[in-house]
Amino acid sequence: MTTQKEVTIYDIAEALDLSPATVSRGLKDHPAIRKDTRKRIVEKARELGYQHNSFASNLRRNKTNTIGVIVPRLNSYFMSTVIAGMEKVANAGGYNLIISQSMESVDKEVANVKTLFNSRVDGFLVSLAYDTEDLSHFDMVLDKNIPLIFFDRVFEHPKCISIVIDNFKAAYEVTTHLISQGCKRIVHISANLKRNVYTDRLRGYKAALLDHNIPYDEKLVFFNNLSDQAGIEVSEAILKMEQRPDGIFSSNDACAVSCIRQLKLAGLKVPTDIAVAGFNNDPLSKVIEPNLTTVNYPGQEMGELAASTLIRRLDRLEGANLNTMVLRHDLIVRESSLKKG
Amino acid sequence: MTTQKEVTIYDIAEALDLSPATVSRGLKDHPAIRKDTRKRIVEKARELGYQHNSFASNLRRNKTNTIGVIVPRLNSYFMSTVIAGMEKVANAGGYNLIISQSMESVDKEVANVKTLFNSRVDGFLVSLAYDTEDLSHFDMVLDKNIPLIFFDRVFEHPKCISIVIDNFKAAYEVTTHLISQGCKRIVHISANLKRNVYTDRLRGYKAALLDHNIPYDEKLVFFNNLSDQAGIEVSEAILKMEQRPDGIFSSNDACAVSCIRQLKLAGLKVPTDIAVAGFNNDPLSKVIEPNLTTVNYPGQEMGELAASTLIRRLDRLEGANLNTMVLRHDLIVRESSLKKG
DNA sequence: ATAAAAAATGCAACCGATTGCAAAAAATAT
DNA sequence: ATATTTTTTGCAATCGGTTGCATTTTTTAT
Repeated sequence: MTTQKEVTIYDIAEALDLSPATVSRGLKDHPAIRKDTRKRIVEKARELGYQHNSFASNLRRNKTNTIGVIVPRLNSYFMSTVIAGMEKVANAGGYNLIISQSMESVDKEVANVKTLFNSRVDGFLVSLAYDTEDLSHFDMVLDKNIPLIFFDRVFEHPKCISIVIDNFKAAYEVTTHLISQGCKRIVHISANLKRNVYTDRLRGYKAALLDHNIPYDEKLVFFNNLSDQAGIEVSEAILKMEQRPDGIFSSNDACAVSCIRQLKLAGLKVPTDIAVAGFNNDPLSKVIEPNLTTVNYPGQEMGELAASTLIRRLDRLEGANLNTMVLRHDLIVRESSLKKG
Repeated sequence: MTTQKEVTIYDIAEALDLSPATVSRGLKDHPAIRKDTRKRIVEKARELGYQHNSFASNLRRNKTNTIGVIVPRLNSYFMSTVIAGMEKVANAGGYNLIISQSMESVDKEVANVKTLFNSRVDGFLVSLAYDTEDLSHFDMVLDKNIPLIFFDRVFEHPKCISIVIDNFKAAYEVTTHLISQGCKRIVHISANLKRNVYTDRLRGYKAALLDHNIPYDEKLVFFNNLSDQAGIEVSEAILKMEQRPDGIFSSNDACAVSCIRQLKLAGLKVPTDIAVAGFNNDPLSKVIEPNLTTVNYPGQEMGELAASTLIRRLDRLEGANLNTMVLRHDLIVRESSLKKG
């Protein structure tokens, strides 16, 4: 059973006694082709089982119709909804996605950029790894003017578009909410400040404290990788504090959930003894008891927006001067932070 | 700022006064090239900033070095670990992954197959959608002898390899465990029986009952999509039963978790009144109270195995007669099912 | 030194779609 | 009927790496 030969435009041309050029044009609504000729071409193509060969096309046009995606990890609810959104838009626009994970490491991120660059993707959609310091590994991409869009974990760059939510405002809202519930000593669990999402949330936290005349105490701010384990460690630290905090604002849900579990094990009551809020609206937040107050933001839409913005640029329609796009978010209040009513 | 022209093997050939053929061979350890010639070629390539052009190569070799992946959804912990495993192996072997989601719908799955087929992926890794009835949409793939490997949700086909765990045995173990804890009326939550994972688990459930002289009662078996909502509905049905079940074995964790929550709301004690077990070892299982008894199976390894098996076939090394590969699983017993000590 | 065998390199024809420009065909004007 | 314009179609080069086969160079044998 050998692989039968492919049907090419030459076969169609021969069958119809036309030139390959005409067939090529006929196959994609070129204006200089008679309607009935086009119809004959399309029909014959179908009849012969013609399948467009994108390598040949790519080679000639120097375009792959492929988008390279780099994310820290796929295995969060948020990220998978982002990808779902990208996929939807990309498919509709005739693009394929090549997705790779940096596993939160710059080194892997650098390798991924190289791989995708060598695969000649037409554009990049990137959410940065935990410890990426600068954008030098994207130089080869930017030097060739390949469009690069950051989402969620972004990095300011004159040539790149950023798609984010207002992390400052969201964090401000969360903190204000905790304060409104009577919290006076609020722990904030943050992560690498190289990442906008964490600096902005920290800023929002500080601003809210300031606006409510609560002194900022740096001993209440923890920096870690927001993992389950980190949550356990923070909880232990909290339990050892002389003056016990009465609120926790974690930069993600996984860590918040881990804190709740650990604090409950130690006999504390959430939210009575200590109120807790997270970030991301992960499905976990609805399973933990008490259900977790958190910030929801639209992964699917962020993915769709990132992909459609990139595709518009690729198709030369627009986008040269665009800089930042900000999506809406919502504070979702659940029992974990409700000390009153 | 125009895109500067690419460096090609012709440029290298000219610079070294060699033929493009020699350069092409030198660039990829062809045995018929002198080591020092190869070294000169590689050095000059680096010096000129040469970048391999895979279209040209693809076109000539009729190979894309790309693997098409179709999964029901990305947004489960299991699936993202599978993908992570595939990505690791694929990258190491010089392949790219194009990932698409069927969103549990045949129609989308059919569309995805077409898209990937047209992108000329070298092989397929597929986990079937919820309602896929048959494999006819893969005919074009199989007719061209493009390798197709199913994982997790598989379908028997003479030309395809399947990678699975022993769902029958795992379900048998879960059920036996529940029985050993004193359960006599065990509900089983199943899903579309077109999917092997669900039929096999149902069979395992039945076999365990039989082996322990517990009559099979079809009123205790529910069929749904294993969603949160489904869990709520099952719980309500359970609460209405005259003779209340004392155990639940759900085919996934999400649904099991949802059941626990709902049953607790209704005042039942888990596991005292009713023991619960799930399947998949999702992170949720460690958050729900009581922690959920479940079956762990290695997503990462399943992904790695699927990818490496496919790549071995693509590289013509082997695999023509392979049919099924079975991975190990573990029963993880947690509090949700421990009625005794 | 010469012949034979082995190793290294080059030639040139691919792979299949695209596209600028020329040529042919059809439509319109003179 | 001829010239001019407008539509259609075709020619042929191009994209850049690959590979079977021929040729040249080097090594080994005689």
